Amino acid sequence: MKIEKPQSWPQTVEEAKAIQEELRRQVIREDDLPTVRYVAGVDAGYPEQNNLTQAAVAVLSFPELQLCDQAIARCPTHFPYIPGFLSFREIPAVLEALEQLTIVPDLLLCDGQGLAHPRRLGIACHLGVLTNLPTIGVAKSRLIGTHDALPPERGSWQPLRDRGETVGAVLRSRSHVNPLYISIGHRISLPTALDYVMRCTPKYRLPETTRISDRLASS
DNA sequence: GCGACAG
DNA sequence: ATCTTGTCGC
Repeated sequence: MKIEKPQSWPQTVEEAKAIQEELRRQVIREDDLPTVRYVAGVDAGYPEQNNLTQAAVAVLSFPELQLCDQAIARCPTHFPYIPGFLSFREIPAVLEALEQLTIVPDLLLCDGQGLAHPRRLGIACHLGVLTNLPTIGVAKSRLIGTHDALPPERGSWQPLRDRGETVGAVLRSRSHVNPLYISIGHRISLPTALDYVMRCTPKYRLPETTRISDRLASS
């Protein structure tokens, strides 16, 4: 798929913060997605040293969840890992990988937060705005927000709140296992996002899309 | 000032 | 994220 990549990337946290404040205004928080036939998972890994970022994308049919397309790309790492700025470290390589896809996904599940971010522009929102694809943030741990106790059964969830607003949800994707932190990325609502995450997670804690892209990214 | 902090 | 074997519990 064709992608319009940014001309340059920020060199400082100050520049990155300014970009986040600008792009956050372009995030669409309501459902605006087509019939989902293909769901993709994206993830990044750091092979060898730390100077290389390897991104992987796995496209699965929906709702069958069969692997239909995949891509891997490598880029020199241009940004350190700083909580709140993860996207600037991973997105360059992710865009390269997405560009190689033959099948354009209808929905993208990202490894990390979406709206549940200090400035409301986690990697899922950032990637959604840059590609204009509907996206969901699926994180394995919390960045911000608070929530009430969560029942141990699969499917239970609680709102994740920050500064007086619901920024996502904590979802039990599997009984008696640590929950997932779900937040919208772009062009989708939280209820719809939770539904898709559950339908992409039939057996394990993580969505099949994430499991496959994880495996590809760290190889 | 102190603690928290996606991957 | 990454370095890494066996072990506990559903």
